[in-house]
Amino acid sequence: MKKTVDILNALANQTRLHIFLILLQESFCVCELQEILGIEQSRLSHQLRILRYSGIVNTRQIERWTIYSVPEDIKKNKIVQAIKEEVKLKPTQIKKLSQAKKNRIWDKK
Amino acid sequence: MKKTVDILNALANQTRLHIFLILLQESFCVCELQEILGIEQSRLSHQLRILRYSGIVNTRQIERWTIYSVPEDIKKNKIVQAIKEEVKLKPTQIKKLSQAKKNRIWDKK
DNA sequence: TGAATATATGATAATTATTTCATGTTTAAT
DNA sequence: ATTAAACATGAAATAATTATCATATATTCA
Repeated sequence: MKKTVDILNALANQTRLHIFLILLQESFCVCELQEILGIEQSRLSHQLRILRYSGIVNTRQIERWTIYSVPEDIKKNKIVQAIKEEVKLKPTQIKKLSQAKKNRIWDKK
Repeated sequence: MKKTVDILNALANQTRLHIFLILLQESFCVCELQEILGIEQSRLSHQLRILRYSGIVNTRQIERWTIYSVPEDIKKNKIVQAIKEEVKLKPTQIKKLSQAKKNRIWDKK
């Protein structure tokens, strides 16, 4: 139960749920997320830390970029899948994602 | 998304998740829940109010007892079903439920 | 080298949640 | 008519979360 409460807790916040739904689609670095979400860097960073500590996202480093992703086992989690089905990103958001992905430079390094 | 955050929020608390899992099995009045959970009446009542306001449980009155239940549409909700599958009540808890149900008097009224 | 970019974090302030305590209401039992 | 049972609620106290601000580090670029 504790583990479930932790997952629910991590996602029981509009900002974090939004971030998580984005990362469920695709991995992003912090500055891309900042661009997509339009929120302050420090605030984003704090929220990412909460997501990371809860174990539902992880990070890898590519030079100066920190890439946030959702691990495979979390993607397979039933609660996560149900949430994904229940709440979809808006088309305008999806567009922002592909835009950010297009402008991406860290994957060419 | 707001609605999903509300559901997640309601369940992102050990006490409330516990209450909810119990009510998913069976409807109970407050004094039965008190017996099952072993927590203080006022605390229980406050938490029940949060669950009720979030819309994932409802109540009906039978004389002096307030019966809390999970509405059918919530039971069918995918997130709720996933949570139910993911976290099961312990056998000792289940026993308490059937004990409480056995001692019940409000359904004979 | 000095400025800029990407990110993290500590501290404080602001906000929200949770528990506890006291008390109120309604109905039922003695 | 009291008393007890079942429940709710307001207020105060405490705890936890979230946002904001300032600053730090590491890397890259000019």
